Amino acid sequence: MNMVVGRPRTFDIDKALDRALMVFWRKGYEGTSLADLTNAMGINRPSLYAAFGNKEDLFRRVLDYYSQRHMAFIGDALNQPTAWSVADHLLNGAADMLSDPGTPPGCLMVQGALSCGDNADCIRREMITRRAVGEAAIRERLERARSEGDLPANAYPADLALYLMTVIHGMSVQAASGATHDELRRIVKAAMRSWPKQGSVYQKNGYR
Amino acid sequence: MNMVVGRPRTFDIDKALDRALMVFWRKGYEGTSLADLTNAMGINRPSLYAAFGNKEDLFRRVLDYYSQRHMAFIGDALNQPTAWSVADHLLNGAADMLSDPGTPPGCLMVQGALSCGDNADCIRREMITRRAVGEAAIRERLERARSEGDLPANAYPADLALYLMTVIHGMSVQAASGATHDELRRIVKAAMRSWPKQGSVYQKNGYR
DNA sequence: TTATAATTGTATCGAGAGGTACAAATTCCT
DNA sequence: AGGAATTTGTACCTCTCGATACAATTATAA
Repeated sequence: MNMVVGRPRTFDIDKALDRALMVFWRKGYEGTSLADLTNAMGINRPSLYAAFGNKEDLFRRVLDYYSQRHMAFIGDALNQPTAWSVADHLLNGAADMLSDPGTPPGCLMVQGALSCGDNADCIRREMITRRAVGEAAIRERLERARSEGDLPANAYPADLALYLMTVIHGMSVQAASGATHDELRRIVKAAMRSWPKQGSVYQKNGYR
Repeated sequence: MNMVVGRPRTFDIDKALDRALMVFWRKGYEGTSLADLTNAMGINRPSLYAAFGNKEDLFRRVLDYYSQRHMAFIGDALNQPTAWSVADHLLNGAADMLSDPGTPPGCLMVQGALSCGDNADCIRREMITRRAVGEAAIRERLERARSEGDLPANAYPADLALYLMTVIHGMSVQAASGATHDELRRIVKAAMRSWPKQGSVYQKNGYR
């Protein structure tokens, strides 16, 4: 008993979303044309519009998909027991993701629409908001850490969260510019020097 | 005695370049249309093409203009006497420039074309090269510093230069996202914590 | 005065952008 | 079998893109 009447869809929604993600990731929102999308997704234009709405709607769906599939390391990092480990997992997780050979280099949430024309400006602001949400989550985690005595009293969670996000954004630009995974790891090492605590499981265990 | 025959130009080249810069800076290479440019520059299309070539040529001219007028702080920083002062001036100079209220927020060299369609890809690569040139200049300055005993032997100039550029790129993204000058200064303060030396004239003198 | 050389403004070009109308095709429900 | 409902593919729409043709205009040089 099929709940849906009418001719069934001949393509897989998630597979199509994944293809769309890869194109948006490489070319950005403005740089991606409808022809790019339909070619990569293997469907024609009316099917795309019927399934996802217009280009802007599709991009937001892609952003959600991207957050679930490629930014899960943030949630993992926030679940780490100590503030130091949170920062360490955050930066190393970002380094791994940004230079994953199976995906385009860099971060869609940064290079998707950093600056753009008037048409795409709402997309640009949307991603600013989403980045701010991520930063707020980090800040709240670090505030909890300080209340637990896990951070010194002279360490300000808001400043540390801002700093962490800045390093991640900087690494995104570097990755988009062709930086290797090893270079990103060196950046993480330099950045973690300023963290108010010592010792990294990544260094100790030879992680990755 | 005029050296040039023919009808004289009725607009100022540098003023037009400055107007073009502001548009490219806000909207990026792809997000800027010829109509945007001619409107902002106060000239019509054939005048633009006669004076600057096509859109791509104009953008390269704008990049040169931008480097001279808005990235001079890098040269100043590299002329500082100590490695620590170089880094300090570099980051604080970037913070000032990126949040200058007289110009669009962020850095044209980053957000001009971080990711884009096929048409603009050569522009994207051009800016990757220019950023790499800047990083190389910093690295060479730090290598000199180490040879002068100005940096500890376990400090690697290549890693430090990469780290500095990454923080600057990250601040560029933050500025483009609406970060204030004060926030950027806090980022600099956090980033300088990891530098292998102490004491900042910015902090001591209450610079800016 | 005439020829030459450059700029300016209008009007337009072909190509590609995002988005849709519409009929054929394929399924479920009665 | 015969609708009702949905997807698919082709063809097309309007709009904007970057780029130019061309004549009128304004200067210098002979």
